Amino acid sequence: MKILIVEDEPKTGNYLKQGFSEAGFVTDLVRDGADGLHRALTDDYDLIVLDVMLPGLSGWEVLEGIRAKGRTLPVLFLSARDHVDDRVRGLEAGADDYLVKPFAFSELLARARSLLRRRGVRESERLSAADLEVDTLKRRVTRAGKRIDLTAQEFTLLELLLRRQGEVLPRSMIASQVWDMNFDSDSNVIEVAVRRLRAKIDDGFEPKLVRTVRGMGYVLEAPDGDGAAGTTSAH
Amino acid sequence: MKILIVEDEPKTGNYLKQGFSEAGFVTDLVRDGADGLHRALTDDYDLIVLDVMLPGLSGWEVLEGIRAKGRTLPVLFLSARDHVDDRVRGLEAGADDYLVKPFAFSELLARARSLLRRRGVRESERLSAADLEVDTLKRRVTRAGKRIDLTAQEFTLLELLLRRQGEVLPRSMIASQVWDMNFDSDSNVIEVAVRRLRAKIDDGFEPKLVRTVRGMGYVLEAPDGDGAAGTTSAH
DNA sequence: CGCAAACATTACAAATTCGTCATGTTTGTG
DNA sequence: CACAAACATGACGAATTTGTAATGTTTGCG
Repeated sequence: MKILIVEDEPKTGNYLKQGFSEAGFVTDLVRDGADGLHRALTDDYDLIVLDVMLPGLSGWEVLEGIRAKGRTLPVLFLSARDHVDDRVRGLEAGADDYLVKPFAFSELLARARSLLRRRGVRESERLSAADLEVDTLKRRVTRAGKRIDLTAQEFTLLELLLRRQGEVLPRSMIASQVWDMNFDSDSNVIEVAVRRLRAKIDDGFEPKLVRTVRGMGYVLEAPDGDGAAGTTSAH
Repeated sequence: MKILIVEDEPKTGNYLKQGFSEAGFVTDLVRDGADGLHRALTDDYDLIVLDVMLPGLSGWEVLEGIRAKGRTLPVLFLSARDHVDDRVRGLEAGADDYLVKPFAFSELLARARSLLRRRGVRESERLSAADLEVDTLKRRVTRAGKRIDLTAQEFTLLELLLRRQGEVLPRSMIASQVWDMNFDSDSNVIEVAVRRLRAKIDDGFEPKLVRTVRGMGYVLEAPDGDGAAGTTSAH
């Protein structure tokens, strides 16, 4: 998740860089157009945040250079001016979005995320409980550092339990989320599915994470005692 | 994707309601605490946006009422005051986030989305090209209104093509995205996968969406001519 | 046109997935 | 403690999925 920021004003540049860094992105900051164009063509970025007013090459020229090479990566234009002409010119030149200064950083972040999402560049999200770790984007699961392969169904169930960790999930709820059906009680699909999940993520490990609450449903929880459990972090 | 807004000041309330509506959420707006608590317990919301200062029951009391019933749905507090005490009290009472007025709506929207995401309540996203429609959350595909079932592999491939529609995707890129491997050229897995996808989404339909670009790769595109193609919209 | 490379298509089979069923174990209540 | 409900477990098998390979078709170039 890498972003190139092209902004000559140091104050603004650092503000943007810090903001994106805090939001979990890797950023590079360059101060002039020529440099920006070069980096855009050389390195592999997921998004470029490009100021219009730049020394040397203007933002438009940088954009043209990028598009001329057939690169389709999303470009978000920043402009101090509020002329409709600028906006139109920017979008016609191939920018994907356009933001007028001044703006709230959260606004920029939201638009950046929107552009990334549109291209399917999802931020990977990490769910965990005790020593179980799940990367929801890569669909990769590890327990105690050991890689575990789950089927689609098992993954769906685990993700559900993990997102609601500490909550007891009734069968009816699990059924509707994992099977998209309305609880067919005279079947033990859920028990079997839970069994299969346990076989992979709990059998042979301690502590056991999937707990049965008789008459209620199932919970995933890391036992109390030791500190940090179940944090979620963008990455 | 349903949000309950509890806000007594009509101006602010309508502003919030409109903002969330435009962002694709279904909203209910109520003007006092008692009403808010009742709706929160009766209806099935994904999120509650709750003002602290309310006639009748205060925001805290509403929150306590919700938690007392064991409901865990995310609550986002809004407060005109900037006292640290308020923030702490809100979070201790079980609020999931806290925002001080005045704020940019985009900031609120970002936080709301973050809370929803944390609970796995994803917004369904709709990708389309011509009369092909894909709901990425429900993994549901239709062409000309007819439901189509895809396998995991087929869906991954289609989603990739759709997110980059109009772009020619080289085999190496498809391989890395769909198989997580580095292009094993002496295999025709990709051709076969494309064949299988075409069989389901193109065979028997017009126009053909998946086009081969000899020596380059594959593109998904709706032919020119008729207007709106390939829009993406949150839902 | 003829030929080779690139791609399409079909068939086959190994592997996986997942629901059902049959049977074993646990748990709480009277 | 006995008994029934709730849950766990293991085995079976139908259906699906997906890579490989064998064969057919298209395309562009000389």
